[in-house]
Amino acid sequence: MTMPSRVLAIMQLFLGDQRVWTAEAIGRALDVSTSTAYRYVKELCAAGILDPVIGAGYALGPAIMQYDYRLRETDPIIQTARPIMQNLIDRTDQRIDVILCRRFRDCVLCIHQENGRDPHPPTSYARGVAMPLFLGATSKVILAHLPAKGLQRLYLENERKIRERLSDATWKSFKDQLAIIRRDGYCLTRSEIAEGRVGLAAPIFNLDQIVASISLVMEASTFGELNRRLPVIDIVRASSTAISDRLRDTGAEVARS
Amino acid sequence: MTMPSRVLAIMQLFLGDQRVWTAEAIGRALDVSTSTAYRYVKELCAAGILDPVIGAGYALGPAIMQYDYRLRETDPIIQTARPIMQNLIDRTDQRIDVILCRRFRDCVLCIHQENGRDPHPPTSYARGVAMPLFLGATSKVILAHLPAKGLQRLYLENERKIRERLSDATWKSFKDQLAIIRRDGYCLTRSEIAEGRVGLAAPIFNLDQIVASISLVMEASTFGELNRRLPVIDIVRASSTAISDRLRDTGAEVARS
DNA sequence: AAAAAATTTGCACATAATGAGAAAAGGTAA
DNA sequence: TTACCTTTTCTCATTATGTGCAAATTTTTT
Repeated sequence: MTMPSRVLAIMQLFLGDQRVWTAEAIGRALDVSTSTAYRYVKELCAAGILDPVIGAGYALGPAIMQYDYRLRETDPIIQTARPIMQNLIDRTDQRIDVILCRRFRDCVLCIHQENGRDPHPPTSYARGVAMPLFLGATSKVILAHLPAKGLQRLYLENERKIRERLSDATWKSFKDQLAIIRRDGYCLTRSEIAEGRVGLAAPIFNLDQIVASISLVMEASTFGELNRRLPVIDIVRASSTAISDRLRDTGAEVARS
Repeated sequence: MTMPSRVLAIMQLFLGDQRVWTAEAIGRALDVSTSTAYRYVKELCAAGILDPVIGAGYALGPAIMQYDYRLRETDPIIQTARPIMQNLIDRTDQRIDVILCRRFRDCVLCIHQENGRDPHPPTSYARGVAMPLFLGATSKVILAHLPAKGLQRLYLENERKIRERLSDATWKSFKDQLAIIRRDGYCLTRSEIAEGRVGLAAPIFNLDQIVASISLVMEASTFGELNRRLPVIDIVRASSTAISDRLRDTGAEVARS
């Protein structure tokens, strides 16, 4: 570990739960001298990635917000999905949240959210928050369309955590569940991420690969009422298909990872 | 220019207006061999800062969103200001936007926004967007409290751009204006950033240094109406003071830069 | 004003990044 | 399938570059 990674390793320190780091602590963490740590910190500050904090130390800096803005405004998936997500709320209920997620490492990362205007409890998902890959409609709908290769291994690695929430989970039953999701083109879950909340998710494709999912998140009671009034499932499926179609039609350059 | 800066230089490429870069183009831009460019790109992808794009090349990656989330959730100024900004909308009008900005290099960067729920034209400001340092209430209220040292030089460097919007601007008149803002503790501008829009800003301090400003942004007609109904200026000033006070009382570790 | 802490700089040295080209992987078309 | 692209990784010898140390400087605290 050397080379570019030094800068990146420093940045990663700030994803842990310590907000402010002294140059000395950074040096210790990377096992380099304090003067070297200062050299790096200086460059990171000049780039706006880090920001000196008054008492002592450094925190994440303002350039991060600029990068995030760029990402937000140029990502073809977000751009394509945004109006459709807004529309989804307007056509259903102002007490729901719609989230757009993608896979990232062994997690599902929320990359955009649209919130209904009426008061309702906040979602656990928010832009930039990673969630486990095996719990919740959002995750399962993505898993269901991932290449089967390596899935079981991943499942078994995470089985302990999954059992905490779904006591009767086995690989067999999980696999069957995924097949059903694949067939139906949506996934509905209750109380898997947060107690009393319902998730309803559908997949988004690019070039036949799954690249994201959109999900409605709402209270169980809201869902019951909504489902009686409207064909919610069809609406969500239609929205996700509309996004996939538009990505294809515009020939969007979508990240793969 | 070498060292850490390579990684940072690559990242900066993505702040320009090209969203997707090939490894080869990156190599050319930094004047290094293609293989070196690939080495860096690989590390950046592993860190999630960059993301391979299907056709050809690399774009900003998902980790950016995680960093931004961290920043949003841990920045003491944002955390302190957020509820007060929401409250400000609720107590005034749902057709206004409230923005929180700080200085960043020779610009003013929006670091948080709260938008009224009722429909109204969008603000030019959004989280992560940098605005010129000499136009608009937001900027002027920050300028007015910056150490005088070097201000005139900065002003003269930017005079051309300022004149485009404010035809009668001179350093003398500008300086006088800043003195008035300092005395009054707020700044009100009309049509300086966007035609027909009013900005009303007040300063936020930490340890007697200006660290940010909050501003109301709204249509001129909304302001007229609002100002008749309520002491808006006093309300904004009180809000900004409340934020400064709370920062002091909690001993928040605020970035200085 | 003195003392302590934080940050920057100069220098000699060896580590660690570099370029060039070969090899491998991935994708496309015949 | 095969061949032929392009993209990406790897190997290796070379030396440019980042490194630690100690001293210097600046900033903060007492």
